[in-house]
Amino acid sequence: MKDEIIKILQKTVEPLGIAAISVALDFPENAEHGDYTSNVAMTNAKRLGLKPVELATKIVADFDKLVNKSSLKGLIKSVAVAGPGFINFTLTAEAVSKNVQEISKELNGSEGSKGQISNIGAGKKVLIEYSSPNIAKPFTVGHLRSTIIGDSIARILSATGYSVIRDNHLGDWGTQFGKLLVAIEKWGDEFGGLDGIKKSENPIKILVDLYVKFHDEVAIMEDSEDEKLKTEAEELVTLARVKSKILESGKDPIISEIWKVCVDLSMHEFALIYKRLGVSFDPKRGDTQIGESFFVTPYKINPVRDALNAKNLLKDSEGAKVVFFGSEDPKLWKLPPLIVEKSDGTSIYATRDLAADLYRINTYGKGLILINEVGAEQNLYFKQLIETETMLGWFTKGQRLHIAHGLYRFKDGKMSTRKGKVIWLGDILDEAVTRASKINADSANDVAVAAIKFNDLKRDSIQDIVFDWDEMMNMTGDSGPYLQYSCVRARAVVEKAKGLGISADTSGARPNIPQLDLLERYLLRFTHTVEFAGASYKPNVIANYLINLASLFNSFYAQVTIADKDSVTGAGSQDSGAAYKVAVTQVFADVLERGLDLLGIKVPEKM
RNA sequence: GCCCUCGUAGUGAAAUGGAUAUCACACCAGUCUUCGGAACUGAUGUUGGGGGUUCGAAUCCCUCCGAGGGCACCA
Repeated sequence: MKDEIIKILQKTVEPLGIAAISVALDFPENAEHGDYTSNVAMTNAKRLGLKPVELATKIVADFDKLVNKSSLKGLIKSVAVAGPGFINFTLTAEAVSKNVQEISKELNGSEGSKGQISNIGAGKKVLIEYSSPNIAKPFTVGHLRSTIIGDSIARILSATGYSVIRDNHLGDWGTQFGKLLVAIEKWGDEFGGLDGIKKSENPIKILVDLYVKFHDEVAIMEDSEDEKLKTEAEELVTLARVKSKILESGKDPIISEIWKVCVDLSMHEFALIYKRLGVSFDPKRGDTQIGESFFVTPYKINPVRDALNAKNLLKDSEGAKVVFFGSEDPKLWKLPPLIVEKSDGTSIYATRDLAADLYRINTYGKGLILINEVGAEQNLYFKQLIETETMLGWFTKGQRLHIAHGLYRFKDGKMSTRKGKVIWLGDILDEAVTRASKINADSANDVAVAAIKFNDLKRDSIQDIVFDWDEMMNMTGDSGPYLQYSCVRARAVVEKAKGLGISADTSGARPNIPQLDLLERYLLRFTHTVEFAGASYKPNVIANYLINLASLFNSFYAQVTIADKDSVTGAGSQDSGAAYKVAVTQVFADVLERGLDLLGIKVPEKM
């Protein structure tokens, strides 16, 4: 219906010399301003030498004539000029009601397209890389953000018609492994060597402790007055580089074996966490979990070097190979240079990322939209990477994106694995489940996960989050559990009504209360909200919508009696429209459940 | 030093350049003999400072202040 109004409005303003493409409808914030609003008069008045209100009045008059000849006849209650020159469109209650039912039908639609909310992404393929934890390092709240936000964006894009590939790009390579290898060799015996670590209760914890120990010991030695110790620190760091190089060469079976054990242990750990979070990378759906190590073979790296050389982009600088942006003269840099090959000839993350992206283009086709959901601290790096890939002609503008999120911080600073200053995700989940089960034991895990996810997704993701247990575990107000509860309650009310012989039906009387008008009109925004969230890659748009929706429903619910026994038998006077109320409650529950699903939040059967 | 991001009630957040800046928590005053009260109604209180662009600015531009992040072989 919105599209039809736009079409007629376009026809109305065309004779005035206003481009059809500039005509759009907004949702007014204030309900008194109707269902849709247009600012076309204000944006064009000056150019046409008219006052905005005059122009708007003329448009309204012409619009009325056209509407009466269209299929919209009788569905628009009023078209009015308001304020500085807005044109406000108000639908009739019948039109709103009809549209609400259509949303419900779409959500419960035919099996094949069930839950499909829009098809704006039809025919487009998008690969989204997110989560990407590092092997042998803790899965922390830091990775949590990428996992939650990335998963939600994937769900939203999928629901709006995109073909979506989820890619968990595991950090299973790099110099960090050299450090770990040295640490295992030097101090691993305390834990019974590699076998002992494998068999221990929490092997990852030990590996991380060893990694932290490496940094601690090196720092202590570097700070000491003893020259001998200082030299030893240097030697340890060098040794780590050497180990990492040997690993990359694949020539030492023992080192490669240790690496393999670490990868397996970590993958096992990650799988458990993803299961708890309700996040999945499913090969059957086309998802992948390919680690960086997959891209270090010459077979994958060489084509990248060739492509860079073909465009003459690869330059020597201080022993390493780099890409310059704009100029080699530091004063004229558009961006600082990007190191693509280290001076010892081994790969660096940029090399592996380039190889990965080339592989993706070759696998999924050149039209692929490629998104990395990664922390904002890597902004500069992604600018460099995307710029390089654009120069290579791999992507056009808007096809290669970095979606950045702010980081979790403590009140007194950044988290750091190296300094052992982290909060493990497992601990957070445990704490959340403990708190949730105090309120409701049956669905404690669902509720706990909802609290954690919603606390993240309700914000614009670029904002930093100061870690706070109470904030994170919030289960009242604008929280995940509150929305879960609202949905469960609405479902229960519908069930109860059914038991009393009232089923959802909008053909009968419609209660004439303002709270219902507001609720129905807000339900109509669902499709647009999801599309907008997808187009801007912002799950928080949906989170906010759901909070407002639940609030409107509660206001409505407080005003009516839906399934009171008296009302069924006719004893009560407030029974008119009971079937209609049930129908709206049902649509509310459907929309809420679908919306929560887009945020990766599951609604339990009972709460 | 250079570059990027963010500054909105006491707190945490929202707002496609649009109309009276929205929501939650907290605080205050109320409602209802609870169809699922994790409810509802009302009150108090907010765009860091200063310029500019615009019919219209929390939003865009400049500048100052504050916070965070990044800047060569970590990812």
